[in-house]
Amino acid sequence: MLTLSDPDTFNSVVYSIVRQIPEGQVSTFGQIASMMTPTEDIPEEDFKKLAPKWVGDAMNITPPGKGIPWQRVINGQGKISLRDEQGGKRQRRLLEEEGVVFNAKDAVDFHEFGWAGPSLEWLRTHQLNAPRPFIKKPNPDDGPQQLSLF
DNA sequence: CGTTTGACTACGC
DNA sequence: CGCGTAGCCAAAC
Repeated sequence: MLTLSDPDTFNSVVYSIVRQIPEGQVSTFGQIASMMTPTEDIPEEDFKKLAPKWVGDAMNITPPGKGIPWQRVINGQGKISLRDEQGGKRQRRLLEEEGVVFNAKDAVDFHEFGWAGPSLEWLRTHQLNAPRPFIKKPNPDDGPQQLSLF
C-alpha cells in the first residue's frame, strides 16, 4: 500500500502521473490529486483538501532534467500558478511552444487542451483512480443541459 | 526558536 | 461572485 503521507512517496506518484501528460495538453493540481487515494493514516476529507496543495508542493521541487513536464500542470482556473513572474513567463512560453493557447484572461481552455488522464490500463496497474472529469460547458443549442465527460 | 509562506481547493458567508 | 479559512508541513526568515 502506498503511504501517501510520506512526501517522497507522494511526490514520486505525482511525477509518474505528470510524465503521462502529452505534449500540448494540460492537467491541474486538483485533477492529479483526484487520482490518488489516501492511506489509512489520514482522514479522507483532510486528504481531499490537502492533496492538491501537496501536488503544488511537488511541482515546486520538480527535479530538473528528468523529463518531467512540470509546465503542463496548472491550476483549476486554467491559469499558471507560479508566483514568480519570470517563472510564470517561462512556463507560459513552454506551453505556447507546444501549441497551448492562452485566452484574453490568461487562461487555458480545458475543453480544448485539458488532459483526459492516463489510460485506464495505466491507472489500474498503478492503482490509481480515474481522474475527476472536466465538466463540459453546456451548449445552449444542445437543448437540455447534461453533464458529460470531457 | 516563533512566524510566515507557499505551483491549491472546496466551502461557507 | 468575491473573500477568508481550513487542511499539513517543511523551509525560509
